[in-house]
Amino acid sequence: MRMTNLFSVTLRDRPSEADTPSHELLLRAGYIRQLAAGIFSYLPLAKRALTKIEDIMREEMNAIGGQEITMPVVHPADIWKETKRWYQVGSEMGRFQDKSDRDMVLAMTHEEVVADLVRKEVHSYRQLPMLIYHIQTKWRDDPRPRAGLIRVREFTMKDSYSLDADLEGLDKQYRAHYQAYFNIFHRCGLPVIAVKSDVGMMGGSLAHEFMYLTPVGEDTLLLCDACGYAANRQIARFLKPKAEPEKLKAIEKVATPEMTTIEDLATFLEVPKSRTAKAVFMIGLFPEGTEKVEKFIFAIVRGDMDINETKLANAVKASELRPATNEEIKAVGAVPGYASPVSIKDAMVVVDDLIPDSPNLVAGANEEGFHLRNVNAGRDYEADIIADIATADEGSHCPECSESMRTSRGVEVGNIFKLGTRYSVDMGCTFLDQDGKEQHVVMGSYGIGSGRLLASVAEQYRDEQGLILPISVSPYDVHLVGLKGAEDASEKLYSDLVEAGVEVLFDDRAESPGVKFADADLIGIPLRLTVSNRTLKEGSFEIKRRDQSEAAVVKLDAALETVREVLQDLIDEIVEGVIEVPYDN
RNA sequence: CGGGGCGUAGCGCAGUCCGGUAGCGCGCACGGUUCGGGUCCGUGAGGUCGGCGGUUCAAAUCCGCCCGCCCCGACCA
Repeated sequence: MRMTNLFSVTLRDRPSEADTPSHELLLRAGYIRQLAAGIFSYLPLAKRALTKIEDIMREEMNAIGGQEITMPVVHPADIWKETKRWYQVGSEMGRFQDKSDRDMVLAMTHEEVVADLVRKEVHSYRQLPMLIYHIQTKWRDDPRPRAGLIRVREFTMKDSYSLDADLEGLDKQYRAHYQAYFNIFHRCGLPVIAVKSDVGMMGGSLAHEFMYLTPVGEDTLLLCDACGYAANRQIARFLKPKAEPEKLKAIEKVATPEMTTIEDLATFLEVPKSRTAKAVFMIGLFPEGTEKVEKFIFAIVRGDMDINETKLANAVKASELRPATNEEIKAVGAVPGYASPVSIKDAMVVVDDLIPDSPNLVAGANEEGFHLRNVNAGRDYEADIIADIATADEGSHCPECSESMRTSRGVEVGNIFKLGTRYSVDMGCTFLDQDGKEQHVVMGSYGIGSGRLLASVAEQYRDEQGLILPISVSPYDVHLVGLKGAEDASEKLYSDLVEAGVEVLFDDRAESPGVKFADADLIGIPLRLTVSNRTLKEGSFEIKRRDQSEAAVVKLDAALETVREVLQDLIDEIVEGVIEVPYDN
């Protein structure tokens, strides 16, 4: 491709909307342009990079038996009503009516369509196991798109769906994906770790997220360097420090004027925060049929910990949680700032599993200006649910080996879910087993967003000048710079390379050397060739790796051979970076 | 949805406080110049000042409503 023909220009200044490095560079280098919040066009450079990424995905999916298909972007709402997700998913789902006023859905994922295909196509155990996938557009109307391609509303995703006769089969395909995903990320040069994660709206029994660790990420992870435990904070377990057992003391009411926070209260009463109970009030939404029922949730953790809303939602089996309003809190007989589960009504009381082992805590008196000492779960109030609902934090102790854990931010670049029969039951995906007995198809679903992956790679591989892409993802193999006075020689080198199958971006513009070098650095193709009068005197050209400062001078008649060698080096270096990550981490 | 910021030429910005009919840099076009790290000189094209309404002799500037974009939080695969 000649740059005089390339449909994009580079930008000298950082566009004001970009403040994430990958976003800035992808814009400035002319890879992407934004149409609206979270909606992008992918220009030729990005399109080529994405095609490389998607071809890697195809190879790895095909290698574990995947068959590529394409499913629709527009779905009739009926199938989403069958699985209840029409009712369960909120504003994130794109909905509209067609010309006959039928409810329609913009695809946010494809479990429903897969299940519909399966119930029509799969009837016998002889057809299982099966793995299908596609690479297709998704629409998720995220309330807050951000950071360029990291978090968008319209995006392309490779999503695959495993179909099995039983849980053993699912486990096998799940493990195959686990490894295939590492292969994909490694081939793109992206370091990732797998963490256990919440199943969220997908449902199912087990899920892993593949996380690229970067401060730009918006998920928080708990990592144990000692044993390798890794989990999204949403579900991370941790060892809770148990209190010394002591005799239960009688409740004692104390005046605590204007002490409405745990901090103030602990200081005022001169007790550690761990000797207080923190109350949080949420309204849980519970799907019942096609309706959602609201219930008041009174959640209690020890004062030195925080509530984990994901754990809480899972513990009570709510589809959504929202903070309760002051009116709702008062309606159950609690007083904000001075609330306790003693003497309240019409609330689901959920206590953290540490609370029953923490005797004689300070809790609210449900009376303005007063707290109670020596409140004990089981004696003074009954818990409806006892569960782990506290959030792990920096320094929390590892649930596996008890060492201190650290936190890190990460971008979720892929996820895998064991769905089980959650969709096949709702949509009637059955087959006959060897005994002629009807069984439900066991499903798994697995996704990688290609744009987010490209953005993560851009985030990882860059310097002050621009991108430094891994060769496997780079839109072209080499960036050929022809300087003034060397037009004939660079034209010849260009056509020789193209003829030999090398993918070349050829800067044939009438620009000054500085402009051409600056643009080459910005675009980030890992190998740059320069032909100029200077090199031509010796019948040579210059070859320079984007990640190295020194260039080598090579005879023109050895061009093809040398370029192939260096390209191979670039490929090998990525492959060398591959590390096996055990499934049971 | 809550908090904050911004919206003036393709991009980056000044002008807004204090009303008088729009400017700078880059980019773009043309001419010349230079040629190994965003050359230099000249000429030129390009703007409903996000939109609607109001105040005023007069609005980019003041007031109201709305829209859009970005950041933080809530939320989210």
